[in-house]
Amino acid sequence: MDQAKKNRLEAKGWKVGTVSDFLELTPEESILVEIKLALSQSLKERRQKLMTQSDLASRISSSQPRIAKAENGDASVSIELLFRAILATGATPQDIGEIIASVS
Amino acid sequence: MDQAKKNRLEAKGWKVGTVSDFLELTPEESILVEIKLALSQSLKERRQKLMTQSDLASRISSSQPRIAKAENGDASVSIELLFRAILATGATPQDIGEIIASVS
DNA sequence: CGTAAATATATCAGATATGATATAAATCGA
DNA sequence: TCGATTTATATCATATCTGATATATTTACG
Repeated sequence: MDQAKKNRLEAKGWKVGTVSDFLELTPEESILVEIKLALSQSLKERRQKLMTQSDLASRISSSQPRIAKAENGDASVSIELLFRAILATGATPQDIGEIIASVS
Repeated sequence: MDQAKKNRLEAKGWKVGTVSDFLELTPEESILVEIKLALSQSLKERRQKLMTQSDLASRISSSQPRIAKAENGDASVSIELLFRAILATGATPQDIGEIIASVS
């Protein structure tokens, strides 16, 4: 993984390699991160067409700041919350399946 | 939702309706539950062809009991863990996408 | 049968994710 | 440019999920 990408991920709270730069993510860990980022991006795109972050937050009993984090690929956001948010934009399981299938 | 299905879900820790039987799951909540159950089932099928629960557990630094719960659709298991486990069976994002797209 | 391997259930302390709140920063019209 | 709306960041107490451990139960098979 190049340094630029690593920096981008680490800014969002991802632990890309611990203890200096020797450890890398395993392939599976990478895929998981990429899936989350793909979900984030898709959430942002879908939500922007329909409503504000606050609107979406109240629909799923969450908070505007949490939606902001979800859309920015913050590491503290679970796939769970990403799914709930995306579903609240009207996405179907098929839609989510496609987002995930598009990874890697 | 019929009583039999409700009982099945509640046995696994899902809160299907609170305060007596008046509250139902919203469509989105239902989809989320169904996605998790689909992932559980798929995990079980894939893992059984390849290894024991203990084997899989050690591959993802988890524990055999947690894999058991994951495969049984226990409500305490996150989508996160389900993904990690399924990926450890060699599943690709495409595979996971298909599992999710097959829901509903 | 018996017994060993695999799976399921129970419990728990620690880690992580949560919504809430406050507020800063950015964006957008008038 | 300015005020208002939207989005981002920071902090925090609580809830949820975690792996670990112990152990019960089931399954496979001699």
